[in-house]
Amino acid sequence: MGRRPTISDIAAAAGVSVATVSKAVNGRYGVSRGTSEHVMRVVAEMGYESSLGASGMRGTKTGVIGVLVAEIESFAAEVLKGIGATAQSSGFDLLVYTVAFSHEPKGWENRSLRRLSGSLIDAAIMVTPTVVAAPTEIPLVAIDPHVSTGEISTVEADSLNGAYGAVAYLISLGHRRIGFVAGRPDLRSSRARDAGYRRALADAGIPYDPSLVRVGFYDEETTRAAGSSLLGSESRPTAVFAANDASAIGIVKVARGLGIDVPGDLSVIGFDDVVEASRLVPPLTTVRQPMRLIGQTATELILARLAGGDAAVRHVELPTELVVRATTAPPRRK
Amino acid sequence: MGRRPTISDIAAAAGVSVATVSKAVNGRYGVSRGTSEHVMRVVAEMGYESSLGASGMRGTKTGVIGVLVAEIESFAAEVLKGIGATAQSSGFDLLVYTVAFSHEPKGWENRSLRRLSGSLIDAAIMVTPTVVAAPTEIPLVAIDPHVSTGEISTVEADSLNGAYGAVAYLISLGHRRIGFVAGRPDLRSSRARDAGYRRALADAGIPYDPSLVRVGFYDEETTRAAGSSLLGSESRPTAVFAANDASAIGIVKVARGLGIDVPGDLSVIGFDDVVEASRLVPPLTTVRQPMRLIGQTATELILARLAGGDAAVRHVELPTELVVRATTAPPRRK
DNA sequence: AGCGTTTTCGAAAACCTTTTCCATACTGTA
DNA sequence: TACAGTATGGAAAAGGTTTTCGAAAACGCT
Repeated sequence: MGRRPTISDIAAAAGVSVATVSKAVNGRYGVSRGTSEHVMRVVAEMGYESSLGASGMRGTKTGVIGVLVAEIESFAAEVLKGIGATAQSSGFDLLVYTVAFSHEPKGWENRSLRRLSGSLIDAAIMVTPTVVAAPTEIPLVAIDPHVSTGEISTVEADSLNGAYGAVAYLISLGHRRIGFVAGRPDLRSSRARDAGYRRALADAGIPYDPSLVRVGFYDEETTRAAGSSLLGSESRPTAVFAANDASAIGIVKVARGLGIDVPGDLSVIGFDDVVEASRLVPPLTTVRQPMRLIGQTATELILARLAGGDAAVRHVELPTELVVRATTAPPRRK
Repeated sequence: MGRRPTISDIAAAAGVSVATVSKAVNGRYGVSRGTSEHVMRVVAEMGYESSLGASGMRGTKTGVIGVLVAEIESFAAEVLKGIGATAQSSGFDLLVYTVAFSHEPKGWENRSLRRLSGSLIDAAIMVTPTVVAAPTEIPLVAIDPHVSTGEISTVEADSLNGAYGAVAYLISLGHRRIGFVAGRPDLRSSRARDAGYRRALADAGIPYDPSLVRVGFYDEETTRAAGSSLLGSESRPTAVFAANDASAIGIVKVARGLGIDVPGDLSVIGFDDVVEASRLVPPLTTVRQPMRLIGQTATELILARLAGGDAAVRHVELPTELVVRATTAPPRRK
């Protein structure tokens, strides 16, 4: 009795064919008013809902937008809120898919894309894809994209100017020896933050010093390993710009371990403004990405494409905002 | 050329039958080592991945855990992080589903459950269901459940003691007139917080005063409407315990509108500790729910059930923690 | 009443995959 | 060499749905 009713069950109960049930449920042409109402009554009574898997197979649209994400962490979760809110009022259901062991086999996004597309989803939003996506039949938008993502639409924060602003702020506080913890080199955002760092230094006439730069891969643990060599040396920087908050938090923890006072002896700025940033003690100064808005924008792009409108490939960059909290201060006088 | 390859394409390219491809891909018995390797080579080359919709239909397990959520807001997003992290290492893929217009037709969880179950997912976690779930074939766990959810497993915070602690803290600060903004009466958590409020008052010998109680339905806007009548009156409380952070934030905003100083003239405590709580000015004192842990626990319950183990219905309550920030203070002396 | 047109409904194909036999091709043994 | 037994591969059915197309019924008109 616990069995989910199928369309055949409804057809039998209503005394019509399965074809008629299908047409009634989907509001297709070719069913009389009376029959349709009768069928719908039975549907409501038995609690029937068409199986997404089965209906998707018959080739048509499903009314579902897919979101492919490697891992539900702070950034992705915040973006999801924006996507969810926008999709919710659009009449599309939302299907967020995460594949197990997304680290191992390179190409989780293509794998899950193939698993879902064609059957289950009408379009897909990929959050932080790791490889360039294969061409697909369905509309695609990438958030925080891979460097080589040229042929599909993308939405991301204006990392270049965000980074520039962060470093310029440090300079305005009086810092001259400013370190940088870079992100994942395969992501466009990472490259742009690197470029912003260099440009801000250049504009202030400060020479670029490779000994002040480490690669943290956007990861706290990795950054901690790399960070000790940066902060352990005699000629350590008086301020560090980290390419994301996770790295910044890593740096703050390394500093704490070494007895370096933040922000007294070392200023730190992150990027993202994830939840953890404002809960760090002291609260982290950072460059806020409009994560909700990023999700919203990506969804709007997808909806426009689904509505049939322009199919042009777009690259949207959204402005960032410097949030000054308590990990930044002027350098200590010698 | 952009077409996703199907199993027939692989079969044709490899020169074998579709049955053989299926067996090779799924590691079934009955394919020689050599053939299997050959097929897998073609699979890798053409980038084949079986369609989730189609494979699910043939009755067996899909290796996917479903998560049904009404709306991706702060609480749900945080829970999702816990679910995602736990599922990720278990070998199960994760499919989070949100239905459009989840407000309107009561019963979104049953609708989406029927849409996904049987075909696409092996088990489901429901976040804040609004109605009692229909019995299903697949294992089910509810997070922050409906009051009438008796027959299925549930995971939630220990709302009773959490609320008790919050109110007891206000009393310890010297408050006697303590208001309460209740949550959604259809949720078990809401009832428990109500009970905790009453018990704390009773234990301190303070009589329960209905004129100090409003219903905010866990919603900021609703609370603002209800809150003005609570704070507008002459005999307003000196402190308010709100059943969740959204309500608490609503109260703080109402107070600000009325020129009531928080925490000088009014102390406020929320419940949840969502992101917005720590970013409010002044930062909100609140009862933290272990949202990640709730998600993790629910997932572990599901995994145990899927592993064949105990099928008993469990009700897990996880401890909360009072986080004192800046919206609470002793009452002002008259 | 007769004819053409339009509605209404149902049978069957198609979608992609897995599984259950069944037939064949091997292997080893007497 | 013949035989039984095993290993291998394929044909076909099933699973739930939508769509196409054809047939029958109802309708409108002269």
